Amino acid sequence: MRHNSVHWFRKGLRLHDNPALQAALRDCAELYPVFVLDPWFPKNARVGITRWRFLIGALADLDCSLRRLNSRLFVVRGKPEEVFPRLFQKWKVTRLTFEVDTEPYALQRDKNIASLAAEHQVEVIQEVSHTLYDTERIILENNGKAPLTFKRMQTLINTVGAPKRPCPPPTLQDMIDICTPSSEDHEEAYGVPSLAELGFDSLNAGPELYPGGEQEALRRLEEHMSRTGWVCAFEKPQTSPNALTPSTTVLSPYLKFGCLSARTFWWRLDDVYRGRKHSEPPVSLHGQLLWREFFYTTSVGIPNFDCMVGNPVCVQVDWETNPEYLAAWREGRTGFPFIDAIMTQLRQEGWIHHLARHAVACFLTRGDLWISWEEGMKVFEELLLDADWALNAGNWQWLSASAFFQQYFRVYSPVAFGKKTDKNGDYIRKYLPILKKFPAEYIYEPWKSPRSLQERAGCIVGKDYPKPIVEHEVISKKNIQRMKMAYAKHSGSSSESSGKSKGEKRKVGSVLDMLTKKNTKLD
DNA sequence: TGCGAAGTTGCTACT
DNA sequence: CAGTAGCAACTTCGC
Repeated sequence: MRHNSVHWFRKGLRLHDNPALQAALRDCAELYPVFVLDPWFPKNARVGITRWRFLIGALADLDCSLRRLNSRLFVVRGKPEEVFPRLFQKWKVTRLTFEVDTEPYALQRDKNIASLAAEHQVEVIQEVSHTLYDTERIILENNGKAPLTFKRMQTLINTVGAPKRPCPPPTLQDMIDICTPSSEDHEEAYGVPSLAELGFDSLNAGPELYPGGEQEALRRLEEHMSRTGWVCAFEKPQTSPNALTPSTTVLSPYLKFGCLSARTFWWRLDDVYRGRKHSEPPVSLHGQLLWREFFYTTSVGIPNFDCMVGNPVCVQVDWETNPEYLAAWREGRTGFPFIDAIMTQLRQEGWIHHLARHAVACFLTRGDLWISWEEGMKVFEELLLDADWALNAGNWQWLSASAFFQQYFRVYSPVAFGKKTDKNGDYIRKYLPILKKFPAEYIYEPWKSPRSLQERAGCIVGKDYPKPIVEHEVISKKNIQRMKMAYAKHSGSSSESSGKSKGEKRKVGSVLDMLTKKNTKLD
């Protein structure tokens, strides 16, 4: 029997290492590569203009690569639950393939689509290729619980072994008996959307420093992998959060959308490392992929992962609601140039260094403003090109010392931290040109400069640039004490009822969950 | 069960 | 200038 296959692209916007796409090609007569422009995302997921632009670029690139295989991408507008039954009939579909997506919305959506497919006698094939491992496998290996430390994650991975090798992209040879029927009106009916169609004015977007797409991802990967010395010496804490050009690879947006396969990255690194002395996890580039894996795994194994309430590993903190502080933070007008420069780079370019994220996250939450990490997570979700549900929620919990990380007395200084790698404040001068003329002595704390100097610099603090909204030295000490109280309550309440509740509950929740999930796979 | 060791990535003052 | 103690003291892991 020869199939009419739909391959559904969601993440995994690539041809390389795409086992679900390969499955679509087996015994295939007609291939329909589909991306569904699901109205749920503009409505519920906070997606800002730069990430829409990235997605559009990735889709255009995908269509381009598919054309080289005598195929096309079909971008279909509508809810998946309404789109697919229509397509199944129209194209006489017998097989649907897609990559496993572990985010909550995706899990529910894919379950719905799998049962719709069954109703239409459409075979469904799902493959794991967004992560290095099947996250459920890792959790089972840990007795049904999510690992809570990186060390534990490493131990689990050592028992499971190296990740699978990536599979090659389809070739023209593979496509020899396969066709993609497309009509004259393909562009109108199934074309890649424009920013205007999505309701954005491209004039409002900053410079496109990181264009979306698989080709750009692979080019960027090779550009970095050719620097073998740099790759082997890479230690994340030694890279600079405030370099004028990124000190790390900026492959994260490409991993987020699956323009680049994590396994391809892993094994390409393995090539570079082979026979050479190299850094090790957690600081190495392999380590960075394992951090991604760690948070994907915890996000699957821990209920209510993206909120404080109902999240069993999250310390319950009496965060304050303060719209003025929150707005000042997100708009880069806290009066701390280092913080404001980072938030400006984030808004304009969609990417900031990991340690810059640490600095602003600590500042918003336990360090200074005492605002919930959930608020920060939402802002990052909107503005980051690489905003990834699991990593975003996990890292916000980490930085706010709500989970995974407990040394809340280690507080990032909004003044001192940046100075370590940028004494002259060139990064601040780049993103906050109003402060350009301040001498290095005052660039991190312009409010301390004499009035005459401010006049000479053409920037009066309190008028042209805000005064600091909090007194860091005082407030951070007070906040450490507040964290201490939150922790006292947390360990009190969790040990009180922990006889069986804490660990056991999670075990039941995740193991049963995943067994039922396994049964819904129709392969 | 209990205890010691360790934990992606703090800051300051001092040698 | 690099390295380290002191700061105050958390939780989780693993023996």
